[in-house]
Amino acid sequence: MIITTKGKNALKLMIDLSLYQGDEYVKLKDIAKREDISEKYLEQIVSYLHKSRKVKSTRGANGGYRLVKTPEEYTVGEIIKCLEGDLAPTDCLHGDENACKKRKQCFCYPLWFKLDQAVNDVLEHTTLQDVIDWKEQETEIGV
Amino acid sequence: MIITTKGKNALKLMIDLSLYQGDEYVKLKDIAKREDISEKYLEQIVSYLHKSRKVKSTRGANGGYRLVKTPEEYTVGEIIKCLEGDLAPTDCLHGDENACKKRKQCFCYPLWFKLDQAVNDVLEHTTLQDVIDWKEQETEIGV
DNA sequence: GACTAACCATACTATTTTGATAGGAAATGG
DNA sequence: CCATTTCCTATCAAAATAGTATGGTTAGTC
Repeated sequence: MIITTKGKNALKLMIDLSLYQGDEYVKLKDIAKREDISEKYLEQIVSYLHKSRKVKSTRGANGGYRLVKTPEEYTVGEIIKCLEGDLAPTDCLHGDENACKKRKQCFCYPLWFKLDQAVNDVLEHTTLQDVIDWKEQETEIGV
Repeated sequence: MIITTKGKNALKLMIDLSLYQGDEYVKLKDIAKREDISEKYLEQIVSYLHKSRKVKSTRGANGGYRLVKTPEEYTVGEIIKCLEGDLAPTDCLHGDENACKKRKQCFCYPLWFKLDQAVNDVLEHTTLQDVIDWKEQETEIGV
């Protein structure tokens, strides 16, 4: 499984912010309720997004989180990778040399490379807004 | 990680057979040596391939394994899936309904679907022979 | 100053997956 | 009948995953 609940929940969080932030900061507690994720687990997840400045925050009453950019300006890839790290389909592709020392002799390497490209193609060319739009189109058609 | 050592080793095994089978049956022991995989671990892996009739075997002295079809007739997808099961990038896509009951309400589902398609596109359109050819092209060019 | 909510850190548990090992039964060839 | 090699079943240990639990500190609002 390339994408675990961390990545999925990060994406849900970002979508939730897109939909509900309006002009205000959104509380984790509210996101947790809507998305049915434990508040404490969300706290861990949002901290990654916060550290890499994908969301901003204020503390205290009426505090919460907001997107830094518009939903069109985030790719789902950057969000998911923020939580998951590298998304390579096998560890042969990772930067660390330990993983696959025989990389150059390996028959499979070109295949893993193509696979990785295919995955990244989707993730880098899909924005947060696209994901939201897909859903809306679906409900219009009545799927 | 979509693809673990099981799938990778299955692919290596099938490539090894393609290259070394000639008119004979190839012993696991020899494959294990060449590919640097524990013989016992290979045994487990080949049993999956055998059960789904991707390889055939004979026992005893001079026994071993052979491909059933030619390398052009295997997709890497069928080989890898034989070991890994479903390759879906998240469990939201799996057939079992337990995984994601809210599938239809979920914003992310269309994204996972696209991702899955992209992965399968590569895997279903690459044959064992393609993988072997890529390597040979590489060495010709001298990469 | 009380309350709220972000922020931070740790560490524990339960489950699953993964990679691997062990021992032996059954078939085949010579 | 004996060596070889597939075939089968179990078991194990390490790692990753998905959370939960605990217990605070800091920064804003009213």
